Amino acid sequence: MSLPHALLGLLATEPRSGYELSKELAEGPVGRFAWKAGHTSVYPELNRLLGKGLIADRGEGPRGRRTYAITDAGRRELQSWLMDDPVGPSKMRNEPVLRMFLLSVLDPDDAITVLRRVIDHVDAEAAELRRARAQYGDTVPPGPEGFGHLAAEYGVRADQAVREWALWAIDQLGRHRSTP
Amino acid sequence: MSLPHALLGLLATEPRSGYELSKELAEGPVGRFAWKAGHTSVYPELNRLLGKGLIADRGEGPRGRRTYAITDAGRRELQSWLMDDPVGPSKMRNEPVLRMFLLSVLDPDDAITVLRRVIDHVDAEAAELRRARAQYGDTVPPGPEGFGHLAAEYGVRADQAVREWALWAIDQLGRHRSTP
DNA sequence: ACCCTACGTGTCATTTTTGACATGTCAATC
DNA sequence: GATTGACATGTCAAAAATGACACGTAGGGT
Repeated sequence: MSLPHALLGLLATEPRSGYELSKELAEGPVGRFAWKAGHTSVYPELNRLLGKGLIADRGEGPRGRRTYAITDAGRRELQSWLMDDPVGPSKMRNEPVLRMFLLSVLDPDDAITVLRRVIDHVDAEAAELRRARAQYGDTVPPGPEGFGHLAAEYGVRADQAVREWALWAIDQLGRHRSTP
Repeated sequence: MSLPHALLGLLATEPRSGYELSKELAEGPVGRFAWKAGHTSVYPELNRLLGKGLIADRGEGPRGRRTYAITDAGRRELQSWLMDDPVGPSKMRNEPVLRMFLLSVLDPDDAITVLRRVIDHVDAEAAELRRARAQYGDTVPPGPEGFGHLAAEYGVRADQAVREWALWAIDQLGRHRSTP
């Protein structure tokens, strides 16, 4: 149950609306690499956090839009979550990686086809992330965009690792095909 | 809902028991990097797969242990899942990465402390994976251990990416601290 | 003026996952 | 011979996530 912490983290850098939070977690780098969630989980969770006093309502905007900000209690909760508990066994769901592992059940030619597709995909994604990264200057830890900067940088590196792994796997499969 | 596919994938390389499957998904490389699950989800899911005829029961062993094997139908299901649907927006939950992103809410010194802890952790994990990897020879795609080999190789690379990202982040934070 | 799209927030039933509890077996150590 | 720990499989209530549905608004283009 890390969704509340993801929301607190996003709100810790700057106040946002439920819509913006949902978008980041559904399509943005944070959703892609760390914790994906749809708006149907976000809105109820925001109300729970509001009830616990970990976030505060900052009034209405244009279309019933409500902006939330983290409270001191919320910040304390987040900090203790980060500092206190150890780097133990954590929740993990990574569908793309699962699919890559499963590739060994296909015959080598098909597996290679899929791996090439994966490479194209991470290349496109990495290019987009690089563009995003270029927009943040060297604003890293505080500043309203430090969060996105860290995420984009991680994304580029994670994609690169996948890319190189896929190339390695293609090589292995090719080798296996020619030496039966 | 990729758990059934994870199980089919594991069973595609060699028959296993629910206990072995649970262990791999709870503590092994597949669980760590691709899809974590406890035995409480695995056993019911196995019975569902059995009901659908995607896996078959291969009789009992020592302590009521039951070994399952993938069926032809199961293999077809798995292959079409891998080949047919596109590399679209997928499920993603990665608690360690989420925590790293959130680090920007701590003050730089605390963030650096946590990052060093992360580095130690991935180093230890990578060392273990390298040991595991060494045990599989160059048996890659078929063979009973191709699966684990792919997973271990990916794990080493993913850990390496995290390691380098953490080093980069420490550098950024240090820079920020000295230039206020 | 009209239409379309993105904005914006929500509910609710169904499906999935988690965590606590339950139960028994085999092998090795003391 | 007793105890301990890993092996082995399950149930069930509670919590969380998903997907379908629902409703209204502001702005841009034609």
